[in-house]
Formats: sequence, structure tokens, C-alpha cells
Amino acid sequence: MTAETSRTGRQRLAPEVRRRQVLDAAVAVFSEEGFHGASMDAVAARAGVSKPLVYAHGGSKDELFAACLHREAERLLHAVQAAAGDTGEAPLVRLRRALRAFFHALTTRRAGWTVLYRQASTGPFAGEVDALRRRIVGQAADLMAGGLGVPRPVALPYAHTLVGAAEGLADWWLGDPEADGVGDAEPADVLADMLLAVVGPGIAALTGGPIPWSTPVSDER
Amino acid sequence: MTAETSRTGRQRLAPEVRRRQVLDAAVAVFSEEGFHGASMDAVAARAGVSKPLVYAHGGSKDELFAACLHREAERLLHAVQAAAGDTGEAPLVRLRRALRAFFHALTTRRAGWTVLYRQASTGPFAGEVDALRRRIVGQAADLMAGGLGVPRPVALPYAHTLVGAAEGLADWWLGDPEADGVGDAEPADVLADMLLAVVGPGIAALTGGPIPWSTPVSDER
Amino acid sequence: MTAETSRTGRQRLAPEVRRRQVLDAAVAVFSEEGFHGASMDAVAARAGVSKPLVYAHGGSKDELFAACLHREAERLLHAVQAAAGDTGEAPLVRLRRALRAFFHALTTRRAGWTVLYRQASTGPFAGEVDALRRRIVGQAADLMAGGLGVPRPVALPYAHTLVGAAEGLADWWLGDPEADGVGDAEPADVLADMLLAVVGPGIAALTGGPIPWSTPVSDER
Amino acid sequence: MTAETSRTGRQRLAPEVRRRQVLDAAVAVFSEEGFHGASMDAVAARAGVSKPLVYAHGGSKDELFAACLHREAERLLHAVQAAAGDTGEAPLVRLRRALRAFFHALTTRRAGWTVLYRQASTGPFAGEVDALRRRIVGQAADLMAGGLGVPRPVALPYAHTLVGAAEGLADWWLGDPEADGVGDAEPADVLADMLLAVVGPGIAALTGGPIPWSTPVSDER
DNA sequence: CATGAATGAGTATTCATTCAT
DNA sequence: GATGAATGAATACTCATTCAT
Repeated sequence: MTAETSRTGRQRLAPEVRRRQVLDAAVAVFSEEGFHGASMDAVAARAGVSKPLVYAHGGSKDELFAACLHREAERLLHAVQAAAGDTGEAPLVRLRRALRAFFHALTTRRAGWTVLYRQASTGPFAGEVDALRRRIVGQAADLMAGGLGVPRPVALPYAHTLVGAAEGLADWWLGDPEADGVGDAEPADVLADMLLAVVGPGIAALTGGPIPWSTPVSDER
Repeated sequence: MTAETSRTGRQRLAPEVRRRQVLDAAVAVFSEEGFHGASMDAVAARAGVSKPLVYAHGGSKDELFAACLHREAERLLHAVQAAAGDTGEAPLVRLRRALRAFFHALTTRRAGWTVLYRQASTGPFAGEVDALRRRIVGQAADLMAGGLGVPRPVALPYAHTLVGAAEGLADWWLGDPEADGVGDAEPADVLADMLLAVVGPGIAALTGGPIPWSTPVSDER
Repeated sequence: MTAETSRTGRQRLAPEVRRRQVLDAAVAVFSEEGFHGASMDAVAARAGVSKPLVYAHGGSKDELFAACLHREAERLLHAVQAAAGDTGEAPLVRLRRALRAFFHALTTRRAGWTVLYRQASTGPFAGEVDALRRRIVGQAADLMAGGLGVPRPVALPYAHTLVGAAEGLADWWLGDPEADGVGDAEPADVLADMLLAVVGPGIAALTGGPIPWSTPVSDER
Repeated sequence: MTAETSRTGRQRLAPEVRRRQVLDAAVAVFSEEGFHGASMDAVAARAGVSKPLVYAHGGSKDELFAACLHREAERLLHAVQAAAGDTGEAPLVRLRRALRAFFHALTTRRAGWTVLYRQASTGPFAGEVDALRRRIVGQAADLMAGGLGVPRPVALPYAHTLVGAAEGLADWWLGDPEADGVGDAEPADVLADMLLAVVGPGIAALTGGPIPWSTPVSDER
């Protein structure tokens, strides 16, 4: 018997590997069908495993969905947080970094974002979903209020606006066949700059200062 | 006893009236429970009619949902189109009118919006919603390219950004409990101005001209 | 189309008829397989209807089982109560009547008895089953204590003994191929007399009196 | 480190020891949960071994349950048979011995009795239990016909009645919370005497002789 | 030998959909 | 035409059973 054993039939994998496999499939299916529309059969089929295994590693459908939500939220939050970390640079550079990380996450992990944001806030997960969305948008609001000096009362709705705008742009980029004319630069970076071109002046106006990112920022990353 | 009533409690209504009754109930139920979560029983109960009648007037569940989608989409599109009609005013005033109409439709017909966007964006009707979204974005792109002189290649992604931003702000307004602190002004107008404050300067910068809406616009409407 | 409509396909029956049909099937299946062993599929098949109909008329499996328990218990209790009613006759004649009614119920409605008595007192119905059993045996104990003067402290265990004896005898009668040699008399009456021959003297000894039923009792009934 | 232990926590036990361990656990679990309610996981956990080991030593679930049934049945039969053995004493003393042994087995091995009678009397093992019951009843019938001179044609139904009565009394004793008021005497003996008080006179009347056990029997045992 | 990991087959329950009246 | 009654098809979840290590 070779080192890879039989390719077909029962595969005996390490629990954490299986768990990731199941969660990946669940995120994919939930993002495509929604919570109610997704069936545990579909998740199992997508993962290429049997249904009991899904239950063994993901728990009930509710627990599985919650696990998907949390994993994807943490990933997104960490990615943006790491990118927006206070490195002594100007706040606007941090915003740009954060947007790049956000677009990177959005374009490379589409399903995770869909699970987090395209799910209705009705049903048994309204609380969970809302709390996670609040955290994500809260990050943006903190950045705007704390670093950029946007007045507190409007920071939250503006953060929602910003996130929505980013999502609309990403949707276009991901879904539109004509959207490939961005050259050979890193797409996430291009998208971030496009978004900044639209919302940057408005934010700058809110803070009263000039529009610093109209001057080139060194292409760190 | 008129011709419209019968011995029994059954009301013999004109077909189009019945159809509207059923559609209204369906929009309400779908917006609250989602496509999969809503049951035809619930729709029938909400409409105050029997289930076979729902089938007679609304077709299958899929057809019924599609009908909801289309009716609400047409309403939204017409409202925006009417508001953005070329009335000889400056293009940016037209944009502002369009945004106000958009937010007005959304805040007054909340259920329709929810059905269109939050419930259908995943699942078997993602395609329908996408097509509708494309029409809305097309309107915005026309406005930007035709009226404002935004260079064609960027008009489309910018329109996507704009529409996404509007959706994000709308979601905040509809879903966030703290979002009611807009004073006693017409909420739709406030939302439109909030959105313009964020994206307006950027769009104006693209066209090279001044920022016309920074000067008060007569509160027509 | 004749008066009996189509024999096959959907039969539209009155709700109470269907309910009885479903309950009868449920009693039969539960008595044969036990609560856990019985499947709702089996109940539906036995009733000759579809599974949703079983749910429509019987509720959940738990509710269905509880309904079976209650219906059969009421039937048995009423049958025995009616037979043992205080008609001014000697208490022992009432006991004999009660036993005849009991055997009649046992031999003609075997499944009902099995559901009531052969189900384990473990599981979600321990309370229900115990309460019903208590009522049935309580009837016997009342008869023994109230009418026959059996001392209270032993009336209950003796009632259990009596019921067990009756059940054993009925088992023999129902299950044993050699048990048909009872002539052409009503079997329930013969069984009652056989049981009285075994336990009668003992009960009489407990009360201190003679053994009255060793002298012929007029064959009323 | 002896040959019986290994490096790991696994205990390498003699097969018959393991088998008894498994059977004991199975009897316990089956008696508490019923055949369908019991899971092989629960049996394994109760036995403190892994599930495959249960299969290795107990066979399939059906085989395991049948093995429980047979072991407990043999124990009960042997106990009664040994007690009723022809020791030269009066037949009625033998009957009393047998009853005491029966109730003793029952009160000391409650789980075994529950498995045999309350769990298996319905479901796929009704036949097995019936056969066992026939053997027990046969013992009683032999005693009555052979020793006590009860006429053959009635010995069998009377034996069924007797065994049924014993079961009813046993169920009361095991299940009724008020059944512990038997003083400090050996419960099995008290139960035997209670049963004899009910059925003894009747049996004695059948044989025409006196009632021998109304005179004290030396408390051998 | 002993076990953790995996699965095929089944169970209770619901829902979209359609006859029979 | 309108409805109560009925069902086929699915869905979440579990369990007896068996490989692979």
C-alpha cells in the first residue's frame, strides 16, 4: 500500500482538516442558496462527504451556519485590522491600506462576504448577523471617526455608505465581463483607488482638510 | 344582494383586484420570511383567501415571487425614471431628484425593497435581481455619462459604486435602530443629501467643474 | 359518476371518520411495534393514507400516541364502569359483571390493551401511561375495597394481581391454539368464570365471608 | 507489566469476561431505554469499551438483545427450576418455593426482568418472549398437574393465570412508589405470600384437599 | 486487538401543489 | 369559482454498522 492509501472510499482525515473542508463547503452553499435554501445534503455533496460527517463536524444546521458566519467575519476583520494597524503613517494611508485589504478579501473570498452580508436579517440569526455586521462596519466607522476626524454622528451611516459602495464596485468587478480593463495591476489596489476617487473628496470635505490622496501614495504593499 | 356577493362568505372580486390582493400579501410575507421561509399558507392567510386561490391568481410559488419582484422593480424604476426625467434642469439636480425618489420609494415601500434586495439576492432569483440591478445602474450611468460628462469608461463602475453606496445607506436606515435621528425632515431627502455629501465631491471632481450642489438647491419636490 | 365516486385515488372523507381511521391504525401499529419501533410511515400505510394526513389528524407522533392511550383507556374504563355500575345487586355479582366486561374488552380490542399495558413505563410517556394504568387498576381496587371489603392496604396490590391474572388468561385464550375448547358460550363469560374459580376463594377468604359465587349466579347479561 | 495489560490504556481481557461485561451493560441499557431507544453507543459507553468491541463480542444489535433475553431467561428458569425441584416435600411447598425463587430473581435482578418482559413483549422479539413465557408457564402447569392433581384440561389455563398474576404483582412491586411498605421481611417472600393468599385457596379448592400453606411452613431458604 | 472516523439507510416532519365537492 | 382535504417530494437529523489505522 502506497503512502496515499486508497483514493476512493473512506478517507480518514485529521479532524481539523475535515472541519475546514466542511466549513468551506457550507460557506459556499449558504452563500449561493441562503440559509433556508441550503440543504445539509447540498453541503455534504459540495464537501464530497457524507451527511453524518457534516453533522459530526459542523453540528446542527444552525450551528453550522453560525460557525460559517463567525469564521468569515473573523477572517475579514483580521485582514482589515492587520492592514489598518496604526503604523505611524497618516490616517488616510491607513484607510487606503484598509480598503485594499477589504477589496482583496472581497474579491478572493466572495462566498464569505455573501454569507455575511447577503443574508436576510430575519430569521433565527438576525442577532448574530447584525452583531457581526456591526463589527465590520464599526471598523470602518472607527477609522473615519478616529483617524480622519469625521464627526461621530455621521461616521456610522457614512461607514455603511462606504461599505455599500465598495460592495457595489466589487460586484461590478466580479460580475461584469467588461470589467477586466484594469491593466495588470493588483485588482484590489485598482478598486481601492477607484473607490477613493469617488468617496475621497467627500470625506476630505467633511474633515475640512485637503484631499491628501490625490497626491500619489507610495505603492507599499 | 349585489352581483359582487354571493350567499356564502365568498367574495367574488374582479380578477385584477384579487391579483393585487394576493401580490400585496405575497410581498409582505416574502419580505418578512424570505423566499424559502415563506409558505403559501402564510400568503393565503395574509391575503385572507384560500390557498387554491393564491395559485389561481399568482401561479406557482416561483412565479408568484417573480411577480413580486417585477412589480416592485417596475415601481422603483418608474419612480426614479420619472424623477430623473430631463426637465431642462442641471444634470446634478436631476441626480439629486433621482436619489430622493430612490430613497423615497425605499422608505415608503420598505417591504418591496426588502423583497427585491435582501431576500432575493441569493437563491434562485439572483439572476432576476441582477438584471434589475443592471437596469438601475444603467440609469445612473446614463445620468453620469450623458448629463455630467463623466468619461464613458469610468461611468459604469462609478455608477455601480453609487448604487452600492445608496443601498448601503438604505440598509443602515432600514435596519439600524439608531438611524431615526434625522430630525423631522423628510427622511428620503436627508438620506439623499447624506449620500451626496460623500460621493458628490468625487463626482464633481471627475467632471472638472465646481460642486453645484454645495450651493443650496431650491427644495422643489 | 356513481354515488360512490372513484374507489381509487383521493378519497374525501369526513374529518371524524378519517380521525378514527388514523387512530385505529396507530393503535394497531403501536401495539405491535411499541412506541419507538412504530414509524409514522407504518401508521400511514396501515391506515391506507398518506403520511401528511396522519399528521393532519393525529398531530405529532407523541400526540398521536397520547391520543391512542387516552382513547383506549377511556373505552376500557367506560366499558368496565358501565358493567360494574351499582345496580343494587350483590357486590360479587358486580365483580363478575366487571370481569366479563373486562375480558370482553381484552379479547375484542387486544391492540388497545397492548398499547396501554405492554408499553414500557420509560420514555416520554411514563407519566401518562402510569396515570392511566393507575386509573384502570384503581377501578379494580375500588371494587375490591369498597364492595367486597378487602382491607385497603392490600386492595391495590391485589388489584394488580387480579389484572395480571386476567391478562395471563386472556393471553392464553387469544394465543394458544388449544384454547378453543370452551364450548359455544360467550368466551368472555367463560374466562371470567375461570378467573373467579382461581382467585375467588382467595378474595372471599380475605373478606371472611363464604364464597358466594360458588353457587350459581343467574346468567344475566 | 503483566500479559493482561499493554502500553496503552487498553485492557486485554479474556473473551468471556469481555462478553459478560458487554452483556451486563446491554441488559442495563436495554432495560432503561427499551430496544429501540437504546443505542449501541450507549451500550459501549456503559460497558466502558469502544463500539466495535461491542460488535465483536455481542454481534449485531438484534443478536445482542437476543443474547440478553436468553441469558436472563435461563437465569430465571434455572432459579425457579432449582427451587421447585422434587425434594420430597409436599407439592404446595414446592410451589411456594418456586414463587419465592421467582420473586427473588425478579427483585434482585430487576433490569433483567424489565428487559425480558416490559421491553420485549412488543416489537421484533415478541416471539422470543412468548416462547420463554411458555416455558415458565409449562413449569407451573407441570407443578399443578403433576404435583397438585389439578385436572389436566384446566392446568394450562390456570398456570397462565398464575403466571400472569405473578407478573402483575411484580410490576406493581417494581413500579409503584407506594409498594415498599412490606416491612423488613424479605420482599420476595412477602410477595409470594401475597400471591398465594389470592390464588392459593382457589387452587386448593380445585384439588379438593385442605389448604396446606395456611399452616406455617418452615422458613427454609 | 482496539479504536476513531466514516457512512448507508432510515425517521419525523413540513410544504408546494392539486383533486373532489 | 372557491374551498377543504389530500398527497408527493423534500429536509433535518440519527443510528447501526464497518473500514483504515
